[in-house]
Amino acid sequence: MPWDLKPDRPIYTQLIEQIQLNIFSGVYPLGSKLPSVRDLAQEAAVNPNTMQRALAKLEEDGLIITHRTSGRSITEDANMVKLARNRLAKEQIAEFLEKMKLMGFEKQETLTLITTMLEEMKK
Amino acid sequence: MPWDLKPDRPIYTQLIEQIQLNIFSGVYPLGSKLPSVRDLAQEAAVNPNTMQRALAKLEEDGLIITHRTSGRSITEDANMVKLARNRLAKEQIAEFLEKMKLMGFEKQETLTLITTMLEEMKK
DNA sequence: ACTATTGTATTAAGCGCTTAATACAATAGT
DNA sequence: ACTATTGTATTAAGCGCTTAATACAATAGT
Repeated sequence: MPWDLKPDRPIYTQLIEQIQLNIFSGVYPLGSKLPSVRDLAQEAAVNPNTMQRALAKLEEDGLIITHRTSGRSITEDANMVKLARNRLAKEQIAEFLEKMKLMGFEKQETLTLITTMLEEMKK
Repeated sequence: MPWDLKPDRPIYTQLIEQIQLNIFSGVYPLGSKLPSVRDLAQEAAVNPNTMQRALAKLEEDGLIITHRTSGRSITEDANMVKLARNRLAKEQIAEFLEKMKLMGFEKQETLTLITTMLEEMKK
């Protein structure tokens, strides 16, 4: 798989995003075994610790499971994946609404704005 | 006016937000004169350069006008304020949609999610 | 039993961004 | 004309976060 890493954001967050996508989209099938941190790191041309950091976050989110000395695998729980995806989305949304609030936009106004904005983009 | 500065985010961004709010809400009336950078800085218990940085951004956004040696004032153009407010909102929205896309959420799905989320919060 | 392969903990270097110190430039106001 | 007051430019210190180096711990696999 192609690792697309840009220098404008932390590497580890980009790794998280890309692995997440691969899990959500089924590129990494449920229950499948992941390459070792070192192998993944080499593949992505990245320090093993950096890859480790990304994997740790994914484990925390319940997307992957660590088997101490025999590597990691994707969770087998399809529902877990669905929930995690949903939770991550809600976190982003909450953070976004918070920012808008700081700027003086209440929830309702924000929703209207985003709706009309998407409407405009369709044209 | 009370300056509420927390150590978890850059000071200058917080200054920007708070001054913006004051302009949007009319606490700083259109065309009114602002205290000098130094005075504002002292009021907010902040280094003058930090306040300067915030004011520079607000000027760039067209919200305030600098008169070189006689201080600054709020723009007199009510429409400018309205447009700026709108533009800032759109920037936030675009950034948010971009993040969601990186996480594998298309615009339509994002909109649905945010709508149902707000619906739930009403209860 | 041994060795190669797992993941992990600790620590330090690097880097970019924010903040602050300082000096400068221009002019309003007297 | 002078001086206090404006904004501004430059530069360096500080700080937090990311990344990397290194050593360690556990065990699967032979």
